[in-house]
Amino acid sequence: MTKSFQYHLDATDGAARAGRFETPHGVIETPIFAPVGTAATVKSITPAQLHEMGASLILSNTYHLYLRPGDKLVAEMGGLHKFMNWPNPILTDSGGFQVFSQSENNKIDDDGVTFKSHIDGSSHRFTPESSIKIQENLGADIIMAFDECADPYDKKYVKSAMDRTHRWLDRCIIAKTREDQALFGIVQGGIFDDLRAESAAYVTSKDLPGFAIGGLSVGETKEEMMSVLNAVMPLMPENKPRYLMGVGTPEDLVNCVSKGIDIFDCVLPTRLGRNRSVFLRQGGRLNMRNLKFAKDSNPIDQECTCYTCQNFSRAYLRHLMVCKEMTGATLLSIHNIHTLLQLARDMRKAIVNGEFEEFSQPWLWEVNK
RNA sequence: GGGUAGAUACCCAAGUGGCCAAAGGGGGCUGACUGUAAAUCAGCUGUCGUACGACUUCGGAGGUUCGAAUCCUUCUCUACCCA
Repeated sequence: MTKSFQYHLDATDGAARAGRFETPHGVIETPIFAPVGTAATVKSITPAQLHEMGASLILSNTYHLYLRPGDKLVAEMGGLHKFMNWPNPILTDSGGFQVFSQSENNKIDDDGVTFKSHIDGSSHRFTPESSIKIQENLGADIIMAFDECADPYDKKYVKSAMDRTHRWLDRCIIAKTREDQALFGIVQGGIFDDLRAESAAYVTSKDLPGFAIGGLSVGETKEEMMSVLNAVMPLMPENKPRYLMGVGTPEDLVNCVSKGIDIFDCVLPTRLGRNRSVFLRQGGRLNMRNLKFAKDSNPIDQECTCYTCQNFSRAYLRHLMVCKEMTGATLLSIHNIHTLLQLARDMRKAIVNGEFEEFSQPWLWEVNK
């Protein structure tokens, strides 16, 4: 492990943590939300707009970039940071999630996964070794172990996928060659506390600069999510960042930070933005296509400091979304991403000031009180 | 003035005796979306009703028929052609 991937804990408040994770492309202040840029772009958002929102870490995807434009091409073009003009930290997912989300087109065996391209149907194969190699070609600061994300309720399947994920983790560690990338292991185990604990014990026994919790927010209830975090978080090392993959909403962020999560990513702010919904910071959403906003001169959120809320009315945004204008998707995505980034910043401040318990009250679920 | 074609729901448009409250689009309304095969997907869209259903519709009026958006007569309007 290189020096650059040290995690410094600045403050804790209950289980909530404020920290800093050093990467070759800058320091990530946690808690942090990472907008998702699957195909080397946060959909509808420019890097300049991300900078204005104060984004730091963003996520991109091995599966998609391997298929198009190809990881070798990205390497030839100087790596992902240069290619997409994002000078700050980048994390690449391993392609493991696609094993789950496109399971009908995949054949999984112990060695790896054979899958069909969603673009042209051609056949391809990922193994832990090839996933690491692709991620090394892409050149993100944080790379993810190749894992298998199972149906969270099917215990037999969850167990076998978890065991395989552990074996694959060992192979990822051996395959990794670049010193300027941090490999994160992924804890699996579905909704089963015993499997989660077993997975956490195994994964955190490896000397890795950070750890992720995968396989959540795939249909389980909030109760189940909290139960899993209760089972897992006490087993996670204090001096390493904890990344909860694929989460979430403003409520998710606060509740999970209260359990000790440091890093989040989620497609929701950009997908909702394209599909006409916006987060309300305090929880819930507005469907900006609704007729009731047609003559509403208010911003989405009076308190919000994002570019969209500072400059545009609900009536105008509704007009853009009804007309399916591209700018509408951009403006709603800006609001949604900003909401999560600002919430993460505010949580960090509250933790540093020892005020997180009071700060978090409005968001906490019944099962988390 | 004569001829031909046409008039279907918010719009376009199928339907030419019963299976038609009426296909399909569009538009409109509503909902869903959590490590992105998603600027996607789903539902509703004559009126009333949760629903079974009831009622009113296919340019107007009248007729034929057990039964008409569909056949006949006539009127109105539209498009094109000939004077």
